[in-house]
Amino acid sequence: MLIIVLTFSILMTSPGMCGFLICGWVDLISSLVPFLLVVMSSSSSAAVVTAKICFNSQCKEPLPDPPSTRRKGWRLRSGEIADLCDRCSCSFEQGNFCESFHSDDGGWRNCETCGKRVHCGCVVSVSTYVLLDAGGVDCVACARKSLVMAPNQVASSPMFMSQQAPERREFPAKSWKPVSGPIFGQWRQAPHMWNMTSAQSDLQQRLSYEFDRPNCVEKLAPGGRYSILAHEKKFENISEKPITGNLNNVARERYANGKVGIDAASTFGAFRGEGNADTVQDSCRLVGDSDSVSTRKSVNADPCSTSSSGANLDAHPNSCVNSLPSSAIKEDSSSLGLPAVFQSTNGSKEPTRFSANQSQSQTGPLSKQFYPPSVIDPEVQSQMRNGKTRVDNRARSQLLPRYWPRITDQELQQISGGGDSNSVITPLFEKMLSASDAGRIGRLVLPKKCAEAYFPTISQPEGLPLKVQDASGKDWVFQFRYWPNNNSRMYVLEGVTPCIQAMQLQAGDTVTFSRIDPEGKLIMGFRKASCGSSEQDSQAVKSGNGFSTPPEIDNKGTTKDFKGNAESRNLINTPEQRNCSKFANEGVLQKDGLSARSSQGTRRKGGNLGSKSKRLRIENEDSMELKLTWEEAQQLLRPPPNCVPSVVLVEGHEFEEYEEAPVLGKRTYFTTNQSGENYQLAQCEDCSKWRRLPVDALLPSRWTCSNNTWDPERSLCSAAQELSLEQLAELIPCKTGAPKRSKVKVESDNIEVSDGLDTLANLAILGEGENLPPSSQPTTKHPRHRPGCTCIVCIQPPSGKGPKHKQSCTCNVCLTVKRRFRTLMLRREKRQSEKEAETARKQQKQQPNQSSPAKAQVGSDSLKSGLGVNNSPHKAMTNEEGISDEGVERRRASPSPLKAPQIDLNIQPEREEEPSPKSDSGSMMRLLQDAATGTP
DNA sequence: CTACCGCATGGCG
DNA sequence: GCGCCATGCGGTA
Repeated sequence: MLIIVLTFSILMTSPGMCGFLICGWVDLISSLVPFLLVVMSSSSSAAVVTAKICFNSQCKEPLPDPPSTRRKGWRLRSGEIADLCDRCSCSFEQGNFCESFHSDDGGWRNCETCGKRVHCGCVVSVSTYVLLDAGGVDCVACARKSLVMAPNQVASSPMFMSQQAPERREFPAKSWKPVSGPIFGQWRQAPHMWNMTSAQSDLQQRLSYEFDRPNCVEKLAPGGRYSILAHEKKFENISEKPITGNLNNVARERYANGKVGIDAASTFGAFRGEGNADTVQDSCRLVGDSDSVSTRKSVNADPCSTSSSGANLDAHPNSCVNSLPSSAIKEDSSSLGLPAVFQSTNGSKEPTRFSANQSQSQTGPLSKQFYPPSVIDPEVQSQMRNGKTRVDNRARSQLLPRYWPRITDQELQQISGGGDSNSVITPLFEKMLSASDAGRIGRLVLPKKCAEAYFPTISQPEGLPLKVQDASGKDWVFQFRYWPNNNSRMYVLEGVTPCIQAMQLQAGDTVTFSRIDPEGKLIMGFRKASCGSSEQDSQAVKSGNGFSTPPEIDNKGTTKDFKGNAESRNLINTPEQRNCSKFANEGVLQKDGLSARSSQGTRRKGGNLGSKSKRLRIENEDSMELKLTWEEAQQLLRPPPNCVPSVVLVEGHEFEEYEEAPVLGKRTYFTTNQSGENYQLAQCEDCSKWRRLPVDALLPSRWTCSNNTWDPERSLCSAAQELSLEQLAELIPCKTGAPKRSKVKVESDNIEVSDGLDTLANLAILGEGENLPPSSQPTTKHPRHRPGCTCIVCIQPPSGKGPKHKQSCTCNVCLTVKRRFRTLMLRREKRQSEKEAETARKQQKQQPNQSSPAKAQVGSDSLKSGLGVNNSPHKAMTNEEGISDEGVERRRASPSPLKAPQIDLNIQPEREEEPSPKSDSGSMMRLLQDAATGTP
C-alpha cells in the first residue's frame, strides 16, 4: 500500500483554526481526493502566541506563571510551542486531544487498516496518521506496521494534486509566521515513526516544508509573512509593492506557487530571491495551470498536514534536501549571477539534487539525466503519479512543449564540462531563436513562463544582470529584464548579441538554459539547427548529413531511410529539417566545428519552429513546398543494389538504413490488360522496346531487356516487343492497377494551380512523357513519381550540389521545365492580355484608339534572347491560343517525347509568375530563373 | 544617420 | 477571447 506521508512541519497556530481547516479537509474528502498534501492554510494571522491561558481555545485555563513551568503542546507555526494546561497537555500527550476537544469538528476519518478514528482536520493530530496513496489514511500505528514505504511511493502528491485543481482559490492563505525553533520532540502525538536525521531536523528548523521526494524535487515551503491572495490577479497588485520583512522567500514562493516539488518550485527557490511579493506574483502566475492550482488547493486544504513530523522525512531516505535560504535575498543583490539561493543552504555541501529533471532513478551524485518529453505519455504519467518518474515533467508541463528542454545526457555532460561530479544539471528550458532573437537587436525574448520560472524575479522593468555561462565555460552577462506588455510582461535577455555571435547562432537555432547545482549557475547551451548531431539522429542516420526521416512524419508507410538522400535532394520534412535545409542552403551551417559542439543539442524530432513562427515558416515556405515531393520521392527510391540494409528502430519505427544512396527506380507504368492482370510496362534503355513486368518488379534506373529476368524470352533487345504501340497507347492511359492513380489524376488536373517546385515537378513529369509511346502521351493519368521517375524532384540534386544544368541543356528535365515555364508564362500572359484587352475595351468606349494585346507580344519578344533557344512561333501560338488546362497543354506540347526538344522555349513571359522564386530547387531552378531573366 | 530603447501591434496557439 | 511573443515602429541619444 502506498502511503503518503505528511512531510510538512507546518504548525497551525491554534487548534481553533480547525474550523477553517476542517472545511478544507472536508472539501478534500468530498472531492474524493485520494491524497492529501500538507499545506499551510494560513488563515490565522496570529502567529505569535504569548498565551497566558491554555492554548486550547476550548479550555483557556490559566497557565502557571513561569513559562518554563508550562506544559507544552503542539508546535505552532510560529515555531513556538503551544502552552497547555495540565489537563490539555495530558490529553495531548495521550493522543486524545482531538477526541476531547474536536470530536464535533469535521475532519475525522477512519484508519483504513484498523478503523480507528483519526482527526485529520487539525494540526494537533497531524502526525498521528499518514495519508495513503489510494486515498484515506492510516493511523500511525498501522502505518508503522505497513511501513514498507518505498521511497518512490512516498509523497507522489504533485501528480494527484492535479485532480484538485479547481478549488485552490477557496483557501486564501493569509499571512503567518515562519516556523522556527524547536523541533519535533514536541510532537507528543507524533510517535517517532521514523528517525529524524540531523539534516531533516535542520530542515525543520528552517521551516522548509520540504515535501521531499526521493529525487528531491517535491518541496513545499512555508512562506514567511506574506500574503497569498485568493486570486492571482491580486498578485499583480502586490507585486509592485515590495514587502519587507525577513521572509523566507524561497519557502514563500514555494508555498505561494503551490507547486509542491516541481522543478519550477525548486527553481524558484533557487533563483528567486527578491524580498518583495513579486515573487509571489510570479510564482503564482505559474500556477495558472490546473495542476499547480490543484497543488495549491490541496496545500491549502489540508491544514492537518501543516504539522508533520520529521518522521516523514525519514520516509525518504534518498531525500535530497534542498534546504532553503533563511533570509530574503534582495533582487539587487542577486545581480551577476545566481544567487546564493543556489547554495545548499542547509549548510552542507551536499549537492542539491532537486533538479526537476532528475529522475529519482538517479543513483549517484552525478546525475545528469534527462527524459525527453516524448516519454511523457500517459503511461509515464501514470508512473509519475506513482512517484516512479521524475515529477518535473509536471513542472515542465507548465511550459509550452516547445520550451521543454531537450537536452541529452551527452549535452548535459558537456555542459557540466567535467566539473564537479557532484553538480547536478537541471535543464530548464530551451528556445528556438527567432529572427529577432538572433538579429542585431541583441534581445532575446524569453518565454514568459520560463523567465518567471527559472530566472530571478524582477520587479522592475530594468531587471538585473544575469550571468550565464556558455557551454565552453565562458561567462556572459545579460540584462534580464522585461517590458510591460498588455498588462503582462515580456521578458527579454538583453545584450545577447555577442554570445549569439560567438556561438554563431542563427534564427532557428536553439538555445538551452540549464542550471548547475549546487552552484546555481545558469548554463546556456545551444543547438544548431543543423540536423544530425543528436544522438537520436545518430541512431537514425549514422552517416553524413544527419537528415533522417523522422518516424512521426514518416508514418505513411515509408520506412526506408536513405541516408544522404534527403540532403542530396534538399528535401525536407520537418520544420527543423526545413530549417536545416534553409541554413544549409545559405551556407550558415556547420561553421567551424560548431556543428560538433552543437552535438550537445539534440535535434528535436518535431521541431518547434514551424508551429509558432509564421515568419520563419514563411521563410521556409520553399522547403515546405518540398514536403509532398519529398514524401513522394521517398516512395520512389529504391534500395541501392547489393546493399543490405540495417534496420534501425527509432521511436518504434523501423527504418531500413542503407549505407549507400538510394537509386531511382526505372520509370514504369502500371497497367492492366484485358484479362485484368496488372503488370508494369518498362522501356528498355537500349532498344526502347516496352516489356511487361510483374507489378512488384523494382527496376534500377537503367533497365534494359537484359535485365528482364521475368520474361527470358524478351530478355534480349532483339526480341520483339510484346505489345504494339497501339496497345501501349490503350493500356498505359487506362492504368487501373497503378497506385495512387486517382491522386495522380487530381494532381495532374490541378497542375495549373500548383506552384513552385510542385509545378516544376509536374513540369518534369510532363517531360518524362518523352519516354512514353506517342500514343500514350495524352493522358492526365500520368503516374507521378513512380519508380524510375526522372522528374526534377527525383533527380535534381540539392542546391549547389550536383551537376548543374547548362542553359543550353536539352535534357528532359530542362526541356520540360522550360516548356512548362513557358506555358505558364504564356498562360499568364494570355490572361493578362485578356484582362488588358477587357480594360482596353472598356477604355475604348471612351478612348477608341487604345489597344493592348500587342503588349504581350512585346513582352515575349523582349525576352526572347533570354533562353537562347529557338523560338517556335507555332508552339507559341498553340499556347497562346488558349491552353489553360495542364492536360491539354501536355497533350499538345508533348505529342511525342521525341519532339520535345523541338519545343519552343524562347518565349519569355513576364517574370512576375516565376515559380516560387524562394524555392531553392537547385540548379534547375536557377536554370529556370536564368531562362526567365536572361541572366546566366 | 544610426543605434538603441521601449512600447505597440498583431499573428497565432 | 485571451495571452504569448515576434516584430514593428516611433522616440531618443
